[in-house]
This record gives sequence, structure tokens and C-alpha cells, in this order.
Amino acid sequence: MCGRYQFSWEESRMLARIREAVRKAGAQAPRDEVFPSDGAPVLVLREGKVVPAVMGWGFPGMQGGRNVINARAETAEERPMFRDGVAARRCVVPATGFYEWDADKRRYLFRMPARTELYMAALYGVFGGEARYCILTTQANASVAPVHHRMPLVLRAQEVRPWLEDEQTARRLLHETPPELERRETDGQLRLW
DNA sequence: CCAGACGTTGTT
DNA sequence: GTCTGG
DNA sequence: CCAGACGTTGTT
DNA sequence: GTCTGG
Repeated sequence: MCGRYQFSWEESRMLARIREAVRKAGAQAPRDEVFPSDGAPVLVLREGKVVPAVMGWGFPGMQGGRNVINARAETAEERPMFRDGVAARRCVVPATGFYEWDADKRRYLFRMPARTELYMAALYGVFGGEARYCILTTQANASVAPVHHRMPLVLRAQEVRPWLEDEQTARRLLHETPPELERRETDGQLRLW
């Protein structure tokens, strides 16, 4: 699944541009490491253009419950919480990578092989006047499986616009296997031996 | 027992 | 918070 | 997602 | 276990 990701504008001109755009629009600049409930840039389609917008990460759960940060791609089309988003409120989360933890709490950063921008398919909704997003997840592919059994629905760069633009294409992409990624272990916490 | 998914209202 | 699957 | 905090007291 | 902050 995906409970944290990296937004490193220093490593990506695209992300630097997105960051600058939202900053100029008056939104707070995203952190390098994005946590659930943070405000962060997502990409949406507006008048035929892919543009950034700042939203909060996670849908409010029922009865004041938890922040719902992920949606299963396999079932999102049927779930009441997500099905309208699949039809009409798709977005893309730009990142430089995402983190996963293994059973021993070792943390790994996953990136695109050429270290280009990593795009995660997501949905958004408006709750109490506040726009929020939820990242789609799918079964881990070969590159992620050694660490965790789920991963975000990573889109190839050329799939970003089709995901936003065309509902039928989006429904197909929900069932695609994401590209293989590069893995790097990071020091998630100090290990005193 | 645990891990993981899941409420509606924003739509290009 | 509840539910399911393991 | 993870890490860290949690309670102020009718009890053998 | 449940919640909060990051």
C-alpha cells in the first residue's frame, strides 16, 4: 500500500514547477516527505489541461473514523466510497518515489528506474468544502513484492493524461500491472547493531 | 489475534 | 469506527 | 505509513 | 488497544 511518499523538488524539474505553481497560488509548499493528512499537490484535468491543485491526503472515514488514504483498485469501481471518483474525480499524485516497510520495519524507497517522476493514480472528493485525495493501490509487482504485498497504482508518464481524460481508459488502467521500479533501502530508524 | 479496506458530494 | 480474511 | 503517548485512581 | 503528530 502506500502510506508515505517522497516529493523531492530538488530531484525533479517537473516537481519543482508544480511546487512553484501551487506556492504562487497561495498554497503551502509540500514537504519533501508527504504524510497522511498533509496537503500536497495532485494533478487534475481542467479545461483540457493537466494542472496542479493542492488537496489533503485521505478521505474521512465513517463516524469520525480514520483517514482513508488508499483504495483498492480491484474494487474501487464497486465501492460506494470510490465509484463516483472512478467515474468523474480522478487525479494523479506526482512524486519522486514512495515508501514501503517490510515486516521488520525496514523502510524502502521505490522510484522509477530512470529516476523520473513517479505518478500514482488517485481519486479525489470534497468533504465539508475541502478537497481530499485517496491513492489507489494494487497487488505488488515483482519489484515491490519482496517488501510488501501491495503497492500504489503507478502510472507510466504517457498514461497520466489518459487516466485523467478518459473514463474507459481509466477503468482499464485500474487493472494494469505497474511498471517495475528501482528499490533502495533507507534508514527508516536507527538500528543499534 | 492482525492487516487492510471502507462514509460522500466537485466537475472537464 | 466496523467488517472481512487469514 | 510509523512512532510515541496514553491514565489521576474506591483497589486484595 | 486507540489516538495523535509527523
